Amino acid sequence: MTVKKTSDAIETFRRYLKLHNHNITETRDRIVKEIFMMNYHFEVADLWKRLHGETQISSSTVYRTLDLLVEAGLVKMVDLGEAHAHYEHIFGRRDHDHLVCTDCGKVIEFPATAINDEIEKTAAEKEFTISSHSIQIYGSCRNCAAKNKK
Amino acid sequence: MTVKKTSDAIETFRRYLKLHNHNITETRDRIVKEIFMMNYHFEVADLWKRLHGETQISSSTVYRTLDLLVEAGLVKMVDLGEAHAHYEHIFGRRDHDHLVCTDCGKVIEFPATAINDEIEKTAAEKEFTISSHSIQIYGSCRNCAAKNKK
DNA sequence: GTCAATGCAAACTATTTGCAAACTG
DNA sequence: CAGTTTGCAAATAGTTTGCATTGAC
Repeated sequence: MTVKKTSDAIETFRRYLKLHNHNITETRDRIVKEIFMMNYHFEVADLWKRLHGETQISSSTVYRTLDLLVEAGLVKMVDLGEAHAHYEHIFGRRDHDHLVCTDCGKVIEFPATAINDEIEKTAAEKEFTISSHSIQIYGSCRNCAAKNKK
Repeated sequence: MTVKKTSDAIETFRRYLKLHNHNITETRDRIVKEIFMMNYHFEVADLWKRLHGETQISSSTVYRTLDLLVEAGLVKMVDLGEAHAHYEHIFGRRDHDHLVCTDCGKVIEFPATAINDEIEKTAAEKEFTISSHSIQIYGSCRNCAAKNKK
């Protein structure tokens, strides 16, 4: 299942590269593979550490490849309220937003539909053409809220 | 009107400082005054430039004072999708979010109520206690969308 | 007089860039 | 072979921090 998805992602990325006159390289394949085998959300430093295998991959390359993956629509940058960027793979996933627990770091997803509708309504009123949006909701998850009360 | 609001803001900040065992200083007064006389949204570098008057105020102090103002609830950090932070003064203003035009940089505000309701509904479903949220909606304003079509 | 605030310079951190060497098609 | 990608080291930029000096109460 995951393996299937990973190879689909690699395939899709390769098509994107070919279409845009970029080369298909082993390094790029490895990065995509690693991303799709990781946790859903990840940070660049983690990804980079995991790529420390036989051959070294430099962080510049990781950043450059992430840019390509974002362009290709396989990966999305998410702001979890920290100084460094987080990413998530969105290949084959429906649109969603996140509740971020600032106590334990847990990220809860929820479908973006209802909020999207509201946002689109507002934009229409202001004659604004949306190209993208991002929402961050910070607070405490059930467990942490309970702990905090004590 | 603006002058009144500025002096109210200074007054409120002074109360906050006193309450938290911080000193009231001329530097802090000057910073608040400048913020409330500026554009609604601003970046640190702009604020800092404007403070280049008789006496120099260091950027560290500007940052430190902004932190205090955020704690005091007079100022809010807003993410306009750039590398550096933006701030806005929220003293006496109702809750709102922003539509950010990525072509001309224009920021359009809209009341946050409808979206807030949606967000709260979602949070309740997931038993999540919200402490804050931020929304950024990027796209093109009416003018720029028209220009882009050409 | 005591503790907080300030300015300065240095540190930090995530990310980006320039360039020579290595690889892809 | 031409053009792209990579790794490395250096640059960048916004923000933070340590510390000696100055200022508030």
